[in-house]
Amino acid sequence: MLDIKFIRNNVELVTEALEKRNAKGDIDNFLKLDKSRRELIAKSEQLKKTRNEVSQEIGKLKRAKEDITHLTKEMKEVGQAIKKYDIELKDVEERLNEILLGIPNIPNEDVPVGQSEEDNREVRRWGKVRDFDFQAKAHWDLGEELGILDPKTAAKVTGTRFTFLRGLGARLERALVNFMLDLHTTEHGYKEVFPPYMVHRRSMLGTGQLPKFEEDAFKIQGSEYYMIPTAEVPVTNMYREEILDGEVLPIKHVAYSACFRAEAGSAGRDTRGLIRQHQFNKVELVKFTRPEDSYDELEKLTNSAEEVLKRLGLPYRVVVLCTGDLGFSSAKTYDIEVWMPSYDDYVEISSCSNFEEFQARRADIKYRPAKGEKAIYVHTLNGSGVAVGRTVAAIMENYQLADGSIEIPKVLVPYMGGIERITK
RNA sequence: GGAGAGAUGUCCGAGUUGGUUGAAGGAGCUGGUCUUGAAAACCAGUGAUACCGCAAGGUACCGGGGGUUCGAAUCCCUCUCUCUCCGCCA
Repeated sequence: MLDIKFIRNNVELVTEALEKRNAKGDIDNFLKLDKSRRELIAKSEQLKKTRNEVSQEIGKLKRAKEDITHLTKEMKEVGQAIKKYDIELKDVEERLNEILLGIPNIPNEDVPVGQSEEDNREVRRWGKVRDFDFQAKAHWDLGEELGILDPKTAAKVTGTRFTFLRGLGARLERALVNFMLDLHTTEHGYKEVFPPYMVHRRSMLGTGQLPKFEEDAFKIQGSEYYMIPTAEVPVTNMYREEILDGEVLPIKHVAYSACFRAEAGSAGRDTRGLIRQHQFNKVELVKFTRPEDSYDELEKLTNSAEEVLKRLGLPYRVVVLCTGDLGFSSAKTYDIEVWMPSYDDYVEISSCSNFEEFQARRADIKYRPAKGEKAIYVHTLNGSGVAVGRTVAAIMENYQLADGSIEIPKVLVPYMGGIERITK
């Protein structure tokens, strides 16, 4: 959410930012509502002032046993006028808020301007893409042959876009989760949390998943709860409506969680394999920082996520998303894309964003720079560190051998109980 | 899920015959006196809030929302959360 005053004073800048994002925002209507909001507040508060004064007077007169009926009668009318203004005000504020919640964040200046994914800019590459001297297979074929990926049974039990992991497949998933958590907690200084997988509506609003993207989320029928689409939601909302001590910043959390995404619009793409599932595991990195540090922290966070792929020996590249591809709440995002032989391309495996104060304002997360100073909004950041299912897919494909078996990356062997290969 | 108790300022904690209580008292914090220094004691100050306004100033805020009233922290309704007991369960 942007600051009302900021929009009011920077109409051109905001309009321009919306255009760059191919987004719409009803700025004209916003300005009208903003104006009438302030007028209504002034009127209502003026009347409240007289009401407060006269009511006190009434108290005094009453104790002196004097007649007050003419005053109470008058105040009754004032009371009704106040009520009228307040009802009107509430309506205006609701409409204003609706517009405000629908306006995306303003991209940082150094974000490349562009229409779509095509215009994202590659920042760096790491690792050498392997040249196979045999016909490399897709992970879904390998998985079925090895008996470690079982979407058929999942379809029987639940439905499409779910997968049973079996045997060493399940073990590999678990090993990756532990490897990633260990790396981030022991070497990158993140504090581990394990969050609830369901959150209420207010939390979804806080991080910006709602109200615009209702159909992407799974909602629990008969309750107010949503299945989390990412641990970002519960972890960022941990500090909702709090004023943090400046000394505790930056706060860095790492959280493993399952993630649930309905993504109603995406049917038809990536129908095979682990790339696009309704439920997947992810290790998420979340930071709360001082505004002046947030872009440094974004670089570090991205590096922390990259380190996972480096240690696993998976080739990847980092791209900075252009304005047209940037997520709703983000001011700047790096995607980390891992090399996926079956796609003959890089596939997103992590998305690292600085939301600046966009989420903090929605969720009301502030900090006090120094004792006695006014509290201001923190900057929030997060990124996958990294998506586990896609990592399994990437390992299977990049580490496959000619006989259809899969080598386990060295760093994972201890987490696999010493197992070095997955074979039939 | 059933029965009961509660939610007040940075913290603890008064305040239910509605009015001068933005809120007693204490702690903490800040400054001062005293002291070689510190502690203790004493004195003084202290809404780390939001909104409107150029400002002066004003309004709101005693868990959230709604109601009664000229006026509500105080009365009524409702929701959320916490605690105790019972039930159920991993």
